[in-house]
Amino acid sequence: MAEPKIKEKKWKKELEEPIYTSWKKKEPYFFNEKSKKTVYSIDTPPPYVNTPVHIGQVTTYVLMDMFARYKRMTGHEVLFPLGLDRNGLPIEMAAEKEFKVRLTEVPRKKAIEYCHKILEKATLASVDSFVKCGIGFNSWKKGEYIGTVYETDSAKYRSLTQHTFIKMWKKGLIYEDERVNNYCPGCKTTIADAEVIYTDLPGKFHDIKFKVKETGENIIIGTTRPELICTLGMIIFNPADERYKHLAGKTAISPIFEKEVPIKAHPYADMEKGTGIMMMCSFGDLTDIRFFREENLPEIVAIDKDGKMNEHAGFLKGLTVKEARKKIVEELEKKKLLVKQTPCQHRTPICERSKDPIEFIAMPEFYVKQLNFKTDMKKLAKKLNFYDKKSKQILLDWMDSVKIDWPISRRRFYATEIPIWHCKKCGKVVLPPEKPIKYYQPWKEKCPVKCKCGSTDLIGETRVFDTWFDSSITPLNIMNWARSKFYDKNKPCTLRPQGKEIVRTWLYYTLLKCYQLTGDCVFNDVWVNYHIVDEKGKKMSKSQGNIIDPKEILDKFGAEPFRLWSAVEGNITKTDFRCSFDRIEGACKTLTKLWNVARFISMFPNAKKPTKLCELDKWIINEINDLIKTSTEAYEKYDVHNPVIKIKHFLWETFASHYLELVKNRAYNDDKFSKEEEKSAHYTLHYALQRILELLAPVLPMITHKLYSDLYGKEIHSQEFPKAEKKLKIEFTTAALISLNQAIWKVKKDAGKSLRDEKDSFEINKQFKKIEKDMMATHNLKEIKYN
RNA sequence: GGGCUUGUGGUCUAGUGGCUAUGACGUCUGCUUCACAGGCAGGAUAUCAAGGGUUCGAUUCCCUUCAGGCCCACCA
Repeated sequence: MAEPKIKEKKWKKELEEPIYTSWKKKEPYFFNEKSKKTVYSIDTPPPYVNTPVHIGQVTTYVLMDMFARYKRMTGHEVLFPLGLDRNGLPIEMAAEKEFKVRLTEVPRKKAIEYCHKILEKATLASVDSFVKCGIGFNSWKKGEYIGTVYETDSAKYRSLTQHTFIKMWKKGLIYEDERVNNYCPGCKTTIADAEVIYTDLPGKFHDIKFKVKETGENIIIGTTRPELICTLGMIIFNPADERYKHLAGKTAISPIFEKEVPIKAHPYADMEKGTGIMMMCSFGDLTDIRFFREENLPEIVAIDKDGKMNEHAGFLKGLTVKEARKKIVEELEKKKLLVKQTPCQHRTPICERSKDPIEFIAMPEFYVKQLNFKTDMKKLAKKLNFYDKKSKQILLDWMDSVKIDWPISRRRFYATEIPIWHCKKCGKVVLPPEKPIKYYQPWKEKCPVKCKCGSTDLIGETRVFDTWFDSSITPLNIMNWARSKFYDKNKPCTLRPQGKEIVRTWLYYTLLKCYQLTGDCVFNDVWVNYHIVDEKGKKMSKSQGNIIDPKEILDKFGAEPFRLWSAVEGNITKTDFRCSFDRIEGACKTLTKLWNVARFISMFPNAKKPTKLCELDKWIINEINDLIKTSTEAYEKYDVHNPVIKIKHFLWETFASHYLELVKNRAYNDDKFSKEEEKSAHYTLHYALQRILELLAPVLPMITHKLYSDLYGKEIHSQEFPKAEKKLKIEFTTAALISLNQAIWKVKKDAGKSLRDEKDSFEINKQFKKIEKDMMATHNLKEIKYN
């Protein structure tokens, strides 16, 4: 009997290491800019480096790798770079925690040094997980070429961000304005709406006495923000509210501050809430801002940018918002102006990053115009192909809810500097030249040009950009926009893969900014993924402590079972899926099955195609071609789930259980079959195996690489993805064959016999006449009768 | 408050206006030295969330309710 060429009985995770280390070293997927092939580009999300990637993120990169590998096999030059996001607040916060400093209280140079120290340690952990997962990024090294690793805080990346700012400024898309905006006292910076989240915080509802000047009567007004009484602008009640109708046009006097303000009927007041009559102050929230603008009331800003009350707050001056609230409540109590306090849950806007309650403070900031781009943006959204289609709605909904322009300046340190200087003499803004594309640090550098007024007495800008202003140009960066002709030749970027939670930030801002810069849609396809949740279906989060580290899975099972699991488990563009160690372990079984099928086939020579194929062999070839067809259609739609399920099912239920069982005797051939028949078996076995491996190569790059190179001496990842061939004519159907085998097995089983035991005769349908010899040998039948 | 979405054997899932509702894990019985015990064969387990409607026929379409998830807005 022939010896199998493959010796080991199963695929082991130890076999992965030499494969991924050689990929890391040799970079076989390096992007060839000179290639004649069509470029397929993937704008991979640069992971944030200060925390190691968790299993959910890794899963999405693994899926992206499958798309990239499929596209490579279908003749594309695939741009699949690794980026690392290293800008912004999380790094600063990590530095503050680690070194126990407030970066706002140390010199800027020092603050940046602290951040660099954090970054030194940060980068490697995540990259290592990517390598071990067999992800075929173009490169693992930083460099000048297209496809090399990029970092968002490098001079190269930052200079491009600054270049986009200069261009947009010149197009009149950016302006500076002092207006009330979300301000985070913790981060000490203005933030965009997209960075605001809401949470329920315990608060108190205070019922406070106000006096009506004309009548001398008291009115009771409820508020959660008594410290803002000093900014009172107006008292309002609902026009339909009979209780207060007589007050319209009268004047209210605020407690303590004794300020006189008009009382008006206004639909904004809700009769059901509180006492039905409310005070309008500047600014408790964004609706207050709108109200003051609409009513043309003078805004009084009582909270300063350090989160403390200012001179407008009188005796509260210098206190923080919290302290001021406490103090004024005490004061109101003393003066018997506080009727009662009721505890309540107050839904409070907080900063997404520092979790501090947002205040509304007017500061001069830079804005990118977005309100007048709404129509254009909706058109872009329509042009994009979304996978899954429903994801488009997330983007459209967000576009609808955009109400103010995009504030892009931040008062922080570890981010891209806004490349401008201010002229001391004429007060105008001075920009550096558009070209060359260069990285500027105005807070410590001299301006390279003079002001138009001739002055060289310029002050460098100290503010920096919102990180989304950086990350919204990743597709331009990876495609070398503005630096070479590559972008124009190969635009747009083919695919943007990303999580659904950043549709309103990363996707939206990228589309907006790239449209403003290039006048076009920057992507063809958008693939939006849901999340990996823990075993109980709960979202993974640091605070819950249920984060699964990919290392744990890689150490336990290796990458291939994990990769197979991530394809088999579900369609992540439609639903979350649960991370279960049992299921990942279950995927190992399929690898063993594949391995052993290959091991079995490796006993036989890879024969040339015979002139005449046996009927049974024609059948399995047809089955495989069906599989090729359906797999290709699905892979084209970024669907790896359905094809892998089908391939797995085919491998197990059709190929191994039925075809291999039936062909076995002919392949061994101890003289019952002709040489020609034997060759047909050998040829078909290898044909089938090669196609199965090729179909699985995008999903399982390492096991398929190993088997393919060991058996056929070729690199599977540079093979062409199989194309479906014309169907061969056969006389029986798959379903009939499977039920026939099952029937024979059942008869033997019911008779208490082994499946290999001899059986005298069996009556079968005549469609199977042509596979008679295979049937008799497999089932050990002495005779077949046909009906 | 507005919108979206989900509910299928013990668990997790596929799917469809019409044959006996898919598969996996688990479970039970038997087999198995010749690719694979991480294997093979065969069982059992589901009022397809509840109620109503459209229909000859609904798990699928519509409405209501219940339970979960997500997003947005917002509460003086």
